[in-house]
Amino acid sequence: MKNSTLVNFDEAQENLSGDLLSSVLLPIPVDKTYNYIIPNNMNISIGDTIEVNFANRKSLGVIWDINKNNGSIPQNKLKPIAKAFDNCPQINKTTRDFITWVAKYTMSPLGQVLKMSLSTPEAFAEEKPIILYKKSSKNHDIKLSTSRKNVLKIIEDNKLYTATELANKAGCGTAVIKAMAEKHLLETEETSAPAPCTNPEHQEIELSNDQMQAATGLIQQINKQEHNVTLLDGVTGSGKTEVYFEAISKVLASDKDAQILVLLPEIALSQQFFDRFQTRFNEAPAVWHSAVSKTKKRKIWRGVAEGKTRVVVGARSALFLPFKNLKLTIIDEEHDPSYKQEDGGAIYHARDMAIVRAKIENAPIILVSATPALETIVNVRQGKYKSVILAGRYGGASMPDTHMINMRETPPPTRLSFLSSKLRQVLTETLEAEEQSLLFLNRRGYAPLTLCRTCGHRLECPSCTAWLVNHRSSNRLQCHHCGYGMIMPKKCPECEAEDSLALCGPGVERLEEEVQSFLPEARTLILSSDILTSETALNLALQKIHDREVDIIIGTQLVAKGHHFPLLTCVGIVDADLGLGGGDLRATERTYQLLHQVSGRAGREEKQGNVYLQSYMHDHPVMEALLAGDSDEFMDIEIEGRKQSNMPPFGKLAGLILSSKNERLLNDFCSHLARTAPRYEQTTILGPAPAPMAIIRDQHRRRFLIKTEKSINIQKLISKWLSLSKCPSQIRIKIDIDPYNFL
DNA sequence: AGCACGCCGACT
DNA sequence: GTCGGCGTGCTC
Repeated sequence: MKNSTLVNFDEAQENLSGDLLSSVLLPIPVDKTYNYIIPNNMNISIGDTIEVNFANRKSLGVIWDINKNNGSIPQNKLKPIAKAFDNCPQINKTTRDFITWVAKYTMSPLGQVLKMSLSTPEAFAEEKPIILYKKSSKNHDIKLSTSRKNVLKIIEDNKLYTATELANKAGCGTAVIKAMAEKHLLETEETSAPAPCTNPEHQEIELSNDQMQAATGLIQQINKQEHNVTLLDGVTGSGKTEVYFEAISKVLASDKDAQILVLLPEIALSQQFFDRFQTRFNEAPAVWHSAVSKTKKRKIWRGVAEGKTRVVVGARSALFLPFKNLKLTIIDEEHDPSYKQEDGGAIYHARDMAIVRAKIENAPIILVSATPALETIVNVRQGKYKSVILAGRYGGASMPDTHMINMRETPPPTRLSFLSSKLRQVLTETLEAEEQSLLFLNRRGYAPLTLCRTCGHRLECPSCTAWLVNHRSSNRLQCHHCGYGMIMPKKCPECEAEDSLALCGPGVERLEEEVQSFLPEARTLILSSDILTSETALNLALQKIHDREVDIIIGTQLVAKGHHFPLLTCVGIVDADLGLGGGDLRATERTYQLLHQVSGRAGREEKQGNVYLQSYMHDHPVMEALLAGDSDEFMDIEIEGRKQSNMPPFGKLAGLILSSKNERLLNDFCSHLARTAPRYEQTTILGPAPAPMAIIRDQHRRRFLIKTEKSINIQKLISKWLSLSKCPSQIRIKIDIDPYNFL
């Protein structure tokens, strides 16, 4: 049954004493494999997922290699493989190669990366026992428990049985048992995923000429039947999704075994997207993200490994699924910074790793964005990526007009207001015209800073280097980094002065208050992650907006991500300069992308949209680019700047973050590292500097920045450097290749 | 990752 | 005198 990478060497025949050894990789943060004896009667191939006893407990593992026992490990330490799974899908060669590559590149232990692929151990569990469901009083099914008393009375027994066991007992097929279970409100567990019958021809949506042309461009690339990278570049509202649906459709239709992966930023995994997919293909895609239930993950994982699941739409972790035959990858919103993050211990950029995976699979990949990342633009200009441009907006909508409100000339009416009279005026006019407005401010809560007017004390988090954010709705001060919170105090905790605490600066809650002060009749709604804590709450809010029950939306960056607001005609960006400070390498680029995305919310249907930027830096290149609706010149400047300073993508960059509760030890070790830092001409090592958040959860943090020429193997350089000294166990070192946040 | 082993503070 | 805190180290 197994497609055999099996040990076919002659030794296998002679080796009846069981001293063929398998190198087993375990999903633990360790950079080596462990050797296990292959029992004589066990048919094992490289890539098989097996169970072993490891440190007195069971663990999943993957056969990474098979060799002859050369006696290097004492015989008394060796244990046999405990179990091979029947019909268990393999971690195939390309997935294994990918895991190895990612581990090497990110400098993470191999087992740690494997863990991301084996993220759902449930996939290997035995067939689940049948669980009884009982009608509750509210007339819907509730799960009672798997406890014995709730189990099948049909067989007059008190034991939990799998469908197979029951079938054997009753002398019938499992189908009969499952049907009985169904009838008696019992749940059965499918052993493998059903093959989804995604239909590429289900409902071909009529595309505009522009869309058709773009789709043709993508399909040309796919037809080359080899690895290539294509950027689908189109403004917000141009219908990019429908265009890449064409590409998906094409691949599904031309290859019945092809699998497709669509990556979205976690936040964009909305019902809206699945509805569109459903409409187009008459079938929901397999959805993969952190909140998906274990049962569903199990089905998807197995379906993906067996090649039965054809389309997966997921967050970054979906990239590590064991695809059997990945023929096309799509990265939507490829510029989104949330693709670069830490999960399962490894720090990686999902877009970049997806490109690597596509290369290993020898398959095409499509990057989609209205505001492509600088790196992507450089790759297009250098001819490494092809680009397909989708020009106009869909359905006759035009781009919004963008206006600058120079805050130096027209400051807000009072010191406690944050909206200029111009912005107040357009909000009023929009309300009178019965149209919707959006105020964008990327700051949660009521006020980002609370300070004492008497002694000047600032209320900071006790465990982090961060201000406590005032939340008016809950009358609390909250740390947005560690979750620490306290009731808003009456007097200053430092000097005990009464009524002396001043709230400084605006958050979305404070903006709402200001809007209500001059437009009391306006119906406002805050779109912010700490108010809309669940998917349901978010959908409810979006529905209200859609149903015209809201006049003015006040939102954080939650609003920038792909939601349709068809009635919106006016967007006010309250603090366009926020994010430009700090000197972060990507700060300007990211500000441009974010503001452009937010602007794109305006005027999506027939109505002309208007965007107002409140800024104290009206002549900043970012503002000029936004005003002109053209990023080329701004990107030219940014790219030139990166080139001059040898920053990515023209040079390489890595971050080293050291953290410890013991500050003195940390400082000493950092000084030591600085002294032993390699001194090459093509390499600059900066640091140690306090990391962006110098203290998080009582952990002190320091950071080094390593900058090299492109030709240097930066991973090798770092491991050589670190191998020179033993890191005290109280200090943790994290390596961040291609860091996004620093300074 | 988990889990056992090992060395210093408050207790039946 | 012990119970138990979690820092350290190992798992084929």
